[in-house]
Amino acid sequence: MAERTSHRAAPEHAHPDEVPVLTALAALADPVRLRLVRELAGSPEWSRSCGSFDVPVGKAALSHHFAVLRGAGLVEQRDEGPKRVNRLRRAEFDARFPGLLALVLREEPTL
Amino acid sequence: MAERTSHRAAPEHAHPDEVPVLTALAALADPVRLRLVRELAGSPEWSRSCGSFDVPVGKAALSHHFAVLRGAGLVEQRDEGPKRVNRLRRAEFDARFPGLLALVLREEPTL
DNA sequence: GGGAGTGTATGGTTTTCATCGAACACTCTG
DNA sequence: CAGAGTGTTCGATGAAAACCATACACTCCC
Repeated sequence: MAERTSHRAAPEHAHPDEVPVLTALAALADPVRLRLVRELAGSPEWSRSCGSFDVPVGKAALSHHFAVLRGAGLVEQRDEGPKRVNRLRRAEFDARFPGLLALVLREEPTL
Repeated sequence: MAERTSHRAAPEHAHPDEVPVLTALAALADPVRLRLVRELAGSPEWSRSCGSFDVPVGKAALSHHFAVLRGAGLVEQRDEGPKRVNRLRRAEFDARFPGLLALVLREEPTL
């Protein structure tokens, strides 16, 4: 049967349109996640796997943070071989919360 | 000596320009504080005392929330008789974080 | 199929934060 | 000056969230 290439459970995504403001703000109000979003914004889409980010937390915590970002409609993930690659949902998120992404991205990275 | 009319310690304010993004986001990522900001935005400046807000918390918690809002450069307070009246720092905050205030204000109040 | 690489799930610890009750400080009014 | 009204401070409590170590699931390559 020519099905999907992956037998792994697809990660649950929330579309920005269904995301409450509080959720979006809470997702961004964390140093680690803010760092992830910024680093992701500086990379081409689907180019970064979860483990490729320079954050001072273990794998488990990292996985949790990505779940929060998915739940806030900030990132999209896709399985690519053994890795799970990421994309920042610029357009969709910006349509829902205009300017918010630009706001956190144009900030001093030294924080 | 024609000094100040109040012998009370003036509340410590942070100017939006010295506020990190994380602090601003964290301040807004709370249901009670979000409510305070929204309600304040719908009232004339200096017209609302701290106790005049319809939030389901006691005095102590309320006082704490206002301290957080001050620390994020979101509200300014002034002593007026026995009361402490508030003002939303629209212009200053918007200059520092363009669009953020508009974002949380134009949202569904039912949250 | 075995093993390395990658991410998730689980269980438990620690930290952070919102909250409350009570005590205190200040202002005005009677 | 006594008392009511308003807001802050303090200490303690409870809930939420971040974190880690371990164990597990899946994919690829030898």
